[in-house]
Amino acid sequence: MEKNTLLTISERTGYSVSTVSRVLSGKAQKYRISQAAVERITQEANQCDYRPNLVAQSLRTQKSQTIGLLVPGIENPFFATLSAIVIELLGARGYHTLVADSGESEQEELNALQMFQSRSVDGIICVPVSSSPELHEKIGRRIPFVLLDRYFKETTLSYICTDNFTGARMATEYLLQKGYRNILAIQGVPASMPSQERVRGFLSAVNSAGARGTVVGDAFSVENGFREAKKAFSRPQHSYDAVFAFSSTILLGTIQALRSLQLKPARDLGVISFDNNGFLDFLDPAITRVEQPLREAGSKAVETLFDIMDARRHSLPEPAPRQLLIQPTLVVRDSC
Amino acid sequence: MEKNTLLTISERTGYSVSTVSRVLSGKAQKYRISQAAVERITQEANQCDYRPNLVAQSLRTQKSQTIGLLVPGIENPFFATLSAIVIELLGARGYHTLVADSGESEQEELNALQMFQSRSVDGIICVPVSSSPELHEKIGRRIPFVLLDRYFKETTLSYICTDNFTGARMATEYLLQKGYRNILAIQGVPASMPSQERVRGFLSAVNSAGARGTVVGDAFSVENGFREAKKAFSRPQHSYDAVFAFSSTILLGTIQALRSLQLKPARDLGVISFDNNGFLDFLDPAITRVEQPLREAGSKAVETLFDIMDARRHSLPEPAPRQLLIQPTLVVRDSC
DNA sequence: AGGTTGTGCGCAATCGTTTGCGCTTGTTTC
DNA sequence: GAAACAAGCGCAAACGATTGCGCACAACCT
Repeated sequence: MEKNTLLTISERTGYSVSTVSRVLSGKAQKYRISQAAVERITQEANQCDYRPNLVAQSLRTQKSQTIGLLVPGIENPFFATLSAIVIELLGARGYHTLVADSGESEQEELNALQMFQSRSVDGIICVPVSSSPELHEKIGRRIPFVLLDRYFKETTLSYICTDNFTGARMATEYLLQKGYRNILAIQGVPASMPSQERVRGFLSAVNSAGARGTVVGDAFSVENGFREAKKAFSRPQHSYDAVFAFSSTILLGTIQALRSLQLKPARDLGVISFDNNGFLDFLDPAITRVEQPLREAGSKAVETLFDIMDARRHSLPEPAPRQLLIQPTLVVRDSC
Repeated sequence: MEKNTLLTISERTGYSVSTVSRVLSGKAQKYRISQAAVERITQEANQCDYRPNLVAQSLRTQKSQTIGLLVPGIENPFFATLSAIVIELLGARGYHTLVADSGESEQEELNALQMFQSRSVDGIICVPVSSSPELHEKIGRRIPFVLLDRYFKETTLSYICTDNFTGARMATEYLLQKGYRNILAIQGVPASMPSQERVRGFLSAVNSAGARGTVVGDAFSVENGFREAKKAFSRPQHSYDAVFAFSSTILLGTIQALRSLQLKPARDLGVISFDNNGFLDFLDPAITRVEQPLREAGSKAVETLFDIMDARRHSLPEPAPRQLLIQPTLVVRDSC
């Protein structure tokens, strides 16, 4: 009920608010506060269980011990996992995470980033959905900013992403090497960099092998996977001999569709996926896929962000933007 | 570079900070601000793209448009999914989410809850780890508070949880009915209400059927599932004919262990799981399980929280605590 | 003319911290 | 005995918003 602020402690101890503040924020040394004062004040603070008001602290210091995390769809297991990893890593460094969801909308992304600003977050980790980095770079000038999972072609911002081109190429080449010649790729959000790069990698491999490749789909969702697979494999005269699902959600939808058509991976056609859900090993057959090292990406992103934050804190020269394409790995199982 | 605050707008328009504030927070009517003033001020605000400083706003109003979400382990897919759902639902209501992770530690839980307080969150959704509700109730008096997934036996707080007792009973009875007589249950964190209730339900069913039931394990993790299953089924003289995994993480570990021992669900023993990961349908065999309606729980929790918030906002009498045990459903597949 | 009512706006306190600067004392130095 | 310095602490101005109260003026009524 009764409030505990610097003021009340100040009144109860007879010391000024300034002194109380300095003692309780551990600056007693620096300001040469007497031992007596330190003791009296800490005692009182302990007794009344004083906790600084973080809002007031943020207002005054323009810091908040909080990082803003912006993803385009937290309901997607991929981003849920990625978020979980980032939240965990930030927590380990004593930072809290404010999570926002842009829902693949540029407008929402704008809102969220502005919200982050006006809350004085100390840094931002963002899976961008916009087509141009201007806004991000502008904000990045004031607030340490790292792009994750998606990036911009030309930008001064740091980013940590999977090398989706190479990954898709690897997957496709593996299919080709296994003898599949007419591959259906089901992609995610076409405007997103990962999908585009995967399409590029896919087509590049298919073309240089003189095979046939088709790209369909428009979302990183189970439904999209189901719909597109169903549509493609329902047509009697289709001639696909393999499917490349661009995410594990798409894969699940695809498998559902195949089942409903009595088709089985490996037996009736080749199936390969892009993504890193451990449970792919538990499917029957286990799914061959290109795995993204999600934890590594999250961890590098957090690390990069803190490097920038540290540099700014000590007004050192900004480290050169770290622009990383993490190599995914082909995990061979039994689906093709 | 140039700041935009009420003060700067005030200077540029010639109106006082008060007037600018009232116009920009939509209270022009209420305070009878002239049309001229409203126009001049909104124009200036638009032009300089003014955004209120949410930190200052929070400090003044004690509101933050933010809900604190506390879970005991965001890296666990169950909580990752639950968090994602809650974050999404809160977002839809215009609220942001501050996520904290207690890591199953009471101390961390305490910290997080205090942090929430001192940040003036407008409400808290919490998966508790403490054994007693005192702290939670105390905070609940100041801040709308809802428990999710775990609850306390005697509490005045609202909670939304799965009926774990009934769920476990259902699962076990199904196994018994299928003829299994010696069941190994691998549980999660033993101190947690869900695990305890599931153990109760399990033993209750086993005992009243005169069958044998054993409980082992101590974490909601893949590793725990692997370790316990491996240990149990490695012993040549073991006589278990079925496994009940208390979560899908535990299940995955169990399956790994079984595989390593050349054992297969359904063929060699019965397997049943507690949890709601859609991908259980994609395993071979598909896993029979008790499903918790996660989205429903999240949604009810959010709804309940907002009911409390609304009541307090209008200083209506607090609604009676809503204490809900959601019924899980048995989803029969092919693993037993 | 004097009183009432209404309109449009500003003053200043408040939320709880942080921090630059400077004011007292007391001690040392030459 | 004056100057110089250190030790220990407080004043007051920020940070940027909100809001109760009241002031000034015009319009209206009797």
